[in-house]
Amino acid sequence: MAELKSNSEPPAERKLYWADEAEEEATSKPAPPKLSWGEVAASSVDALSIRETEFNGFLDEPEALNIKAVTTGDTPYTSASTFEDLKLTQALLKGITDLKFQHPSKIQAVSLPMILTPPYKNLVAQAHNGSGKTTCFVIGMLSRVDPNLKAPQALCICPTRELAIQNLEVLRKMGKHTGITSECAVPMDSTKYMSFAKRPPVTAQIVIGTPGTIKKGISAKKLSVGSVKILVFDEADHMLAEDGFKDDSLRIMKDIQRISDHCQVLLFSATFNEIVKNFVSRVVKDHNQLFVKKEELSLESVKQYKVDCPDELSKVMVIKDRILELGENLGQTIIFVRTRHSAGTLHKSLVELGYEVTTIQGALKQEDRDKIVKEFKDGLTQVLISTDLLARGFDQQQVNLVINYELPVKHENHSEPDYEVYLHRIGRAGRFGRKGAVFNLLMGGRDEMLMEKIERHFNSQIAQVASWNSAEDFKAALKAAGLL
DNA sequence: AAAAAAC
Repeated sequence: MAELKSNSEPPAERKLYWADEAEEEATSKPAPPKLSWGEVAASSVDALSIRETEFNGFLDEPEALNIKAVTTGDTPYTSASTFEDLKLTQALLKGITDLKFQHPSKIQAVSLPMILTPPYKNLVAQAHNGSGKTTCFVIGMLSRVDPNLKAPQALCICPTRELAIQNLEVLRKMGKHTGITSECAVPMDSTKYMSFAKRPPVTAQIVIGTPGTIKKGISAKKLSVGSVKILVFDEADHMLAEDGFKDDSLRIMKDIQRISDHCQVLLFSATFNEIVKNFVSRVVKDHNQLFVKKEELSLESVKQYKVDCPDELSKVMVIKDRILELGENLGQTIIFVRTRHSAGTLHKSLVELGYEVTTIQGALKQEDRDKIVKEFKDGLTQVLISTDLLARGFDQQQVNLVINYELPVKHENHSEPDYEVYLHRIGRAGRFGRKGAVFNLLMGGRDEMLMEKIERHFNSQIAQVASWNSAEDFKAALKAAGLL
């Protein structure tokens, strides 16, 4: 199992956005009413006992609007307006206050009662990027574990090792006072490699990892899942997608369900396309659900732009002269590329032009990946080139700028955009309601067509930067995004 | 070579 270094404290300027709202509310108006949405819907229970209701609790939070809740069964749930409402242990509450979380975000207020109330129903939860989904399942896992039982009781599966490590760091900080043990199950770096057969059995109460390593642990009988009562899939749509980790995920789910009589399954993601949604309802029985319309998924606080570039060189020049030149003091930047190869060539071009950039992609050695992520998270590097390795879940609050050097496309058909990946990429900026900007660099008619499809899909206008080589145009764009 | 995970 991988070792984990504890992260440095978040910088002082960090401010959680719902906390801001809470302060404002305290001075300007009374606390929001507790919504009992399960009950609201009770009047319209149909034959199947499916309840459906629109949620508009904290109207000030743009990200919070229009999460649609559908519950099955007759358990009423009451949205939590404070963390105290959730009857968490004192130790866990302390961890939450330590992290300066004052007020649950929308998705937390709504999902946590569903997760924590018997009979612990399965949950499929969609919420906007950067709205605090990790906290939902972290609190869920920490609350449901029996501290006296020294065996794995909660499992969380993530699509990349970077995300697993990041989630474990959040869990350890939040669970600092609980005494609950946790471990990361991800591929180890070459220097420390040890086969599962030689390793001692996992005793940690919470295990967070990637599908391959978790699967190996189970089949090598070093990770016993008999006591697992909560199973979380982060980025769940990808974990259950045909071209994602569907087979591994189903395998793990079945292994657990075979020997653990009731295991609560939680699926979290910002995106669930119709195909995955249909599949999910077949494999996760009798679940409550929270959904957002795709048209309402783009973050208001992140301004999106498109830039027509005549050729490859001009794309590099836009990054160098127009964006990085201006953006240097605006926080950190992630540049997304489609392939490992273009990551390499772009890296080379920018370095030759005298820019300090680092690059991450899956072909690098584990230890190099760890180093590059650490340097970026510590703020030692400003600009990071990445494949879609970091498209999902990567949480670095100082990222204000995302550049799509190449647009994400479907593997089977390069004329079709990958809408989900697009949304996840741009969600790396604007964490917790912060301001941010995205520049989509387009080259040629195919890119323009892809961009149009993306605009139509999310029903969002993407502003055009008039000229790729006008410093004024870019300055105006950043100003309009609130970054200058 | 799409990227990711993993042997």
